Amino acid sequence: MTDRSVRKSGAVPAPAAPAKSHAQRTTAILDAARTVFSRHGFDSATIDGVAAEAGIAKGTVYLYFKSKDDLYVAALVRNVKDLSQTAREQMAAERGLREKIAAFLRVRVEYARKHEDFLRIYLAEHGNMFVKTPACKELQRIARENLTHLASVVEEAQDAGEIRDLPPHAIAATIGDVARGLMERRLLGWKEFQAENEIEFAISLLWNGIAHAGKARRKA
Amino acid sequence: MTDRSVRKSGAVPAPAAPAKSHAQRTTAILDAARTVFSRHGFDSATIDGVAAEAGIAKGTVYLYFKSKDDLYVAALVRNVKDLSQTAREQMAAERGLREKIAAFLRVRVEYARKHEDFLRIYLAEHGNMFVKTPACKELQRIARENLTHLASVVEEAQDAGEIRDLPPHAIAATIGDVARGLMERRLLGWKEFQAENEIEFAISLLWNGIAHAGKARRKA
Amino acid sequence: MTDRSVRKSGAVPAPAAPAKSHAQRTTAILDAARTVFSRHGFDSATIDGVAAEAGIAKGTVYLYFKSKDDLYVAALVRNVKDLSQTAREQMAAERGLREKIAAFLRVRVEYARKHEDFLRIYLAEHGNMFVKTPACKELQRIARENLTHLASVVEEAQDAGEIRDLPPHAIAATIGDVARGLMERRLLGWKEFQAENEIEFAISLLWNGIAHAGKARRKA
Amino acid sequence: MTDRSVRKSGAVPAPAAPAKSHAQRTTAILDAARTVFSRHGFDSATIDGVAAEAGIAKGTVYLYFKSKDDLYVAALVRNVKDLSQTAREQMAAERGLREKIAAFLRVRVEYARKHEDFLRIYLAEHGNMFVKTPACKELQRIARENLTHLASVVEEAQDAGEIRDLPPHAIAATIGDVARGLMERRLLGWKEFQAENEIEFAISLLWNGIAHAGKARRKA
DNA sequence: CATGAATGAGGTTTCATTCAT
DNA sequence: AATGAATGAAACCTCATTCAT
Repeated sequence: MTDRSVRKSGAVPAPAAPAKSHAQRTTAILDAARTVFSRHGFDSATIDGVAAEAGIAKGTVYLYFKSKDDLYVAALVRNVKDLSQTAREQMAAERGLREKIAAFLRVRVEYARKHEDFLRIYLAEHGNMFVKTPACKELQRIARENLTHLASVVEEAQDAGEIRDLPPHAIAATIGDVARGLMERRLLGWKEFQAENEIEFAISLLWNGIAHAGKARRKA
Repeated sequence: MTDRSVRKSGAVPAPAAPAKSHAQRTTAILDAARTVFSRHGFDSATIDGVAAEAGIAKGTVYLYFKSKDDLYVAALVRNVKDLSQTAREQMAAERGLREKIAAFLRVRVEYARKHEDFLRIYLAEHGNMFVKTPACKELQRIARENLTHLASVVEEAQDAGEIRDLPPHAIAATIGDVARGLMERRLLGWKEFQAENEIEFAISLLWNGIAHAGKARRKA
Repeated sequence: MTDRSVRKSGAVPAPAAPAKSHAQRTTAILDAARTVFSRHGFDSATIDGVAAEAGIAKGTVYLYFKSKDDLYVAALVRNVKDLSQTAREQMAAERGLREKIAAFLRVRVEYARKHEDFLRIYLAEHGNMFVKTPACKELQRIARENLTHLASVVEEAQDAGEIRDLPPHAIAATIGDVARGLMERRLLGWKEFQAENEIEFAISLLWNGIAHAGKARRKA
Repeated sequence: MTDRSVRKSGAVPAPAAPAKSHAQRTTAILDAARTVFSRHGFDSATIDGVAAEAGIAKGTVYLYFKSKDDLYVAALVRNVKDLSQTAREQMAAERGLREKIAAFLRVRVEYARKHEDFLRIYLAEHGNMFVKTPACKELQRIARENLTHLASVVEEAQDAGEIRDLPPHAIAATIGDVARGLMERRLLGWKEFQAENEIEFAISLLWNGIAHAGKARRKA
């Protein structure tokens, strides 16, 4: 009718994608995000890249996630929670601190194998904690909570006289360090720095490190 | 820096900063880079920011460094080499593996205290190893070399019968993990996860972990 | 509107709004459009916003209006025509130019009170006439026609010797200016610039301005 | 040296423009902005368009103005202040309210002729006051201040017995309305609604409207 | 008829890098 | 050698419009 012709806007939309459920789309985008972020890192990754990886249009991503940050955090948190949950369950299923620690390590190393992409962004985010406002306070909270939980497990064992009298939180932190090291070496493929059986090696070293002198080698 | 209000008239004679040698300038820029990169991370840091921090003009930075990447790597490598060198010297000065490991840890924790900015970018870069073409193969090379050196030290001790028969490279890697953990906790200020005397705690745990059953507590 | 939480299962039977006729829907959308456009202006207003305000889906808007422009113009024209029509009727009902002008002003000020949202977009569009291809030639046509009609009324009075010999079109335009000013001040709430009885004030000023010297204060 | 190859960033910059002083550049950009904004309106105008009009690169605009908003306001305020200033001076130079009002009108109509582009965005911004958070509180402040000043001039004349006892602020507002109307008609080229001598017409109408019955036609 | 998920053009803004002075 | 104005590629995000259901 009238024109208001200056408007340069839209047009040419919507060949329409093969419909998927909301949940499926969300998952597909998160998977794509994990892949792309793990390939380039947060800053260098592009939403276009994620969209392409997911086989959808750029705008569609924004129907599911408010912002690039939001997407990043979601991609990260999904697996972090899963990992934490699994680890706690496996630990709870074991009797004795040694076995619980072994479970802690085992779950993480397993996860590192099965979710390499996740691991990459997880480790990157961990390192970035020190140089920028964390993309994700949530993540730090979870990490800390995991260590706290591990510390409480250690403390119980200590009360039961299973191990030497060392500060449980520091022990937990060290176990965390070692676990991370195992995951990293897997990712890097630094074969010479991986023991034949990495978990056995780590648990043995840790256990001897914290056990009572006499009991230390019972199982070693 | 120079007066922005004197816009109109061209070329104020220039207050002329006390002339500096090429090396001094280079150092000043590297220091500024370290500060700025550690504050924002690589991507978010700007060359403008580095120049401002160094008190020079943006263009000048490019007279000393080819690109932003170049500058980043240079800022990183300088301290990494310094740290590695110091650690080796301190270890060489000690007799006995236990003391050498203690030296390894001590130097790193010391460095963490004295060069917090460096530590931040170092840890960040470490994490970014997993998500992008390494900013710096050089860095990885050095890290690997350090572990290899530590492994050789461990191996000698093993040959001398000082410790149990565990894979020396894996031991070295674990010591590295623990050292990094100590540095990180310092930076984060997670007090509850830091032992009273963190180095004593770590060396004790590690040593018991790797020593012979009988000898383990000789010095503990 | 509908429940967003029931995402998984397809097609909830639909609560079905009380069916509306095409005309009713159209009106509802136009009302919503007026509200939304008046809140944000044309460019910043969104079709989503209009749909939400109307309580319907975005796509539905396009069943009733070809485009955003189309909708905007329709929302505007509806009230403009109404206002013009009312004004002419009220003027026709009066005897004497002074009373006809008073009616012209009165209708507009009334309308400003009753249809604030419309007034906002009307005034905005008026201003935008000068900076873009008119959203609506139609609108300009109507505005011009209104002035032309007013001018003819003035001319008749002039022929009848009611007022001085001044160019009737210019008089009409000036009356239009004053009317717009009254409406604007109402909207802005600039109390100090509004006379106690704004219409009396304006008609008095205008009438003295155009009346014969002798007759001017007859009714003032 | 190293690569960090993912970085897609810069390159290909700076053919360098024929150097200009800061002030010259600023003026050139403001002129370009005025032209472009007056052609498309704020929202539809693009920074690219402004840059092209100014014959510079897009990024350069941002060296001189913080944002699109900033640029718009600057382009507007520059002339608004100029206009206000000129008007006050011309009014101050006249004796008698009638002449002062004539000066007020004259300066505006002159400005409308000489700065058509400015006038377009000014009128547009005026209209947009009603539909969005004003791009420029500053502008409203100035507009109001101008009216207040005019009102004080009117009041003085009133105290001196020059005119009838009508609310001075309302008179000032009405004079403003009429002035704006004159400017608008000039821009639109609605010849039939412009009196032969528009200013004489307007001042005559206004003066008769506000003057004492007897004195009104002294000069008419 | 109604819906709303999907699309992708397009705009603003940032910043590494260059080069004339 | 030093400067810093200028450049323009590139990224995030929005939203009018379409169309399969």
